[in-house]
Amino acid sequence: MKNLNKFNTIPEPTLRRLSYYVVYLQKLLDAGIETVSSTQIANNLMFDPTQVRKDLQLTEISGHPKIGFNIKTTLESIKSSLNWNNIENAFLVGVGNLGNAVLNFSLLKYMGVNIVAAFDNNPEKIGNIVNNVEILDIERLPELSKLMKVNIGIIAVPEHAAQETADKFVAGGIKAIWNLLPCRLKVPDEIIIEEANLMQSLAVLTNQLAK
Amino acid sequence: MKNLNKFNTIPEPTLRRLSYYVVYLQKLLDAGIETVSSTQIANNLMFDPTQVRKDLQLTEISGHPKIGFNIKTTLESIKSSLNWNNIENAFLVGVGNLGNAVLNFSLLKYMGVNIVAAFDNNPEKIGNIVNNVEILDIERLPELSKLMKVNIGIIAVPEHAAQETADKFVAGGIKAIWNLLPCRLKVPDEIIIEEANLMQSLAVLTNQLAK
DNA sequence: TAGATTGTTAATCGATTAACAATC
DNA sequence: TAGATTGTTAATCGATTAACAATC
Repeated sequence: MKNLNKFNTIPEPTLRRLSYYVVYLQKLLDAGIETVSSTQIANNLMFDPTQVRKDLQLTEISGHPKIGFNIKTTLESIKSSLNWNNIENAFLVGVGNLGNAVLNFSLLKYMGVNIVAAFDNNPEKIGNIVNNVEILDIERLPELSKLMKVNIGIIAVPEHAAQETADKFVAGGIKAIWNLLPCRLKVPDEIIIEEANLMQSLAVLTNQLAK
Repeated sequence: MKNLNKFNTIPEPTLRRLSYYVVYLQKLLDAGIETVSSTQIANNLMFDPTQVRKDLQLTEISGHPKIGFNIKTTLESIKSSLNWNNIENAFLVGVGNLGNAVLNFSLLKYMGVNIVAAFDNNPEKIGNIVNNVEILDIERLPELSKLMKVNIGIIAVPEHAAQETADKFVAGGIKAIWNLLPCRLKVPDEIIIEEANLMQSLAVLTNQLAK
């Protein structure tokens, strides 16, 4: 009777792998395939088969001995664990190269993330539309936070403005911040912070290169 | 007599934190400050002080009881562990939004990563110069790999071309690949792969939002 | 049935945290 | 000296891997 709860905590490394499973399973499903074994998934994505089974169990799906996992239900189960079946609205601040990359990131929709507005302080950018998202004056962020139900704030501004942007998001009632810059943000405990920055990742690479 | 070796393995989570320490310590150094305690570092970056000391010890620096760590030597020690004191040449393939974001990522130089050429297959982009880096025809990658000593290959192409780009890098003798796309690459064991993609990170965020 | 595959439990490995000794 | 800080060791926590039982 342990962990039968839907809101079961899934370890971060598992969540990251699950996102790859989704991409792969969707490909198989589109090809009309109905079942897949943990070994097939593991071989294709270069993970360990036991690990794949452990990961899938955490999403509360079960397979069938000798047959494998039903792709359709497994996909549903993973997407539900990742919360990709619910649509979450997002604001993006900073429409430079990074911001544009996010606005054009085609998997966003598939992950249930819907950018409802982008903000910038550059008058030349304001009013433009990128991938169906209108770029608004950053001044309007507080006002619009009140009007729209937005849970995710994406920070893609120049680094010196990151904390300030986070503060605006918090004041606007956002629940989670996706910080794409190589700095740490100070926010209240209840705010979810997820960091995705190039520096961290590249540091791992440069270190390995020294060996 | 354990781990006195310079090429001591540093855990990945530590490497990621070390990159933040570098940014913070550099800021203090620029402000003319000479020493800092593990607690100060921890408070500023929201890490645990014990963890900071453990991390610093892995870079083989020591502090002084009651005084703290000398900022200059600590910085040198961390940068040396991250291999940021050596310049590593890199090729970047794919000059879309993501590629442009990397080309304009100002910390790159500070991390010792020197992009010597960027490649694209779009004739309109070829010949352009972005942040002092010339964009070359992707056809020239094999030839130039032979001529230049390049250890890092950065993949920022559309996803369907990622594996193909990786193959070209491997054929060209690259040692490490920095893959910015949400897909897994098949490469020989000796090639270092570091993944930095938006999907993985966002998956962690969307999952937490469901709680 | 035999064999392939899942599912479970235990062992291992690795990172974080806690407690406290050493140092200046 | 007393007290602040580092440094070390042990305990804890968490994730991965291995072994093998259960199942169809």
